Formats: sequence, C-alpha cells, structure tokens
Amino acid sequence: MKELDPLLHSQLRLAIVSILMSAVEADFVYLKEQTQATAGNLSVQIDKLREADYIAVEKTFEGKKPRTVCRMTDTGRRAFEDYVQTVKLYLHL
Amino acid sequence: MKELDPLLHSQLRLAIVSILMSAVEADFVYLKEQTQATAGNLSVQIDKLREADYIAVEKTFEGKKPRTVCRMTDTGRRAFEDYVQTVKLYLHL
DNA sequence: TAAACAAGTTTATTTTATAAACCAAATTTT
DNA sequence: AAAATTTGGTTTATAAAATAAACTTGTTTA
Repeated sequence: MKELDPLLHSQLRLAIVSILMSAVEADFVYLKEQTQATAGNLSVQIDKLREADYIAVEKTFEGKKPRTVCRMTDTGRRAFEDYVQTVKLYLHL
Repeated sequence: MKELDPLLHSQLRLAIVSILMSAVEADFVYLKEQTQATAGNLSVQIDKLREADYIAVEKTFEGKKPRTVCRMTDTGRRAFEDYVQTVKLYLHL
C-alpha cells in the first residue's frame, strides 16, 4: 500500500491546502476563520508547509496591519494531486 | 469545514479499514503483510478500531496456531462511508 | 495613557503513532 | 531431548505530531 504523504495527511494541513487549491491565495485571518484552528496551530502548520515548499508565504502590510498571504507552489500542487490519487486507492474511488 | 474522523484519519488504521471494506474478513497475519506494519503497531491500531466498535475481532485457533480475524461492523462501515464523503470535500472530488 | 485588540510567533503540553522489548506456545535444529 | 528459532501476538517505552497556552509587537479605543 502506497504511503500517504504525512505532510498532507493531517487534518489541518489538508484543510489549508484544500482551501489554497481552490483559491489564488488566502491570508492568515481567512484561513483561521475557515479552518476554525487556533492561531498558534495555524502558524505552526503553515510553517511546515512552507518549509517543504508546498506553499509560499508572503508577509506584507495592509496599511498598518500585518498580512500573511499564502498560496500553493507547483511542488505543493503536485504533492496534492499525488495525495489525491493515493487516497483514492484507500477509499476505493 | 467538517472534521475528519480522527479514528479513521490515520495512515495505518485507514489501511486496515480499507482492506476490511473490500474483503469479508482478514486476519492479523494478512493485515501485517499487506500494510507492512510492525506487529506492535498493528496490534495497537486494531485495538483502537475494536474499542470504537468499528471492527469486530475474533481470536480463534487454527489447529495449534492462534488466529486473529477482523471484520467491519455496521458502525464501522457507516463511519467509513462518512469519512469518504468528508474527504471528498477536502479533495474537491 | 492605560486597557483592550489584532495578527501572529514561540514554547509547553497532550495526544498519537511507532517501534522495541517481551511472552507463550509450537517447531526446527543439533 | 535440550537448545535455538519461529509464529503470532501484547505490553511498554520512545519519538513525533497536533494542539493550546502564553507571549510579542504594534494599534486602536475608552
């Protein structure tokens, strides 16, 4: 049985990537709202995805407020598609 | 975002259930071969699935050798179908 | 100007997954 | 026939992961 990429096989990281796969980009606040995660947890998981180069993270300022914007990288997109194919085997789809 | 049943959202437990969903039953030895898991890990994860009543476990003797046979329960089957539906949302399927 | 808020990050705790060590019975080797 | 090995596991210890609590820095607001 093919292994499920452990970086994506995590409730929260999968949710983050799922959102990013169907949007051009999403910022920290939006991801937090959608996933209902705590800020700390979200921060950690975003960082893991960034370290693996699955997502790109850009820290800017919107006026005086900081804004952390995330988007998928090509590596991340490939990893996601791979994960989808593998999970389908497990789910008999 | 709907949460992914943590009991099923685990590499090894998902593999076990995936196998059991497409077979009437499977024994410990077979599951170990298919999943490539260590006996200890397999034993632990089987027990968690049993505690949740997702699978039924029967310990018999095949001649002189012990044999641990697993099969899905109705509860388990429902949980799996539910999990499939939820994951599909995450994967945009 | 002090208190509360926003957007995060860092660190500590809890939970989970995994493997190493162990056990009992049967089988094989010497 | 005693010793070593294998089979089919379980129990316990360790490593990794997820999560939350506490903290930081700058910004409004009372």
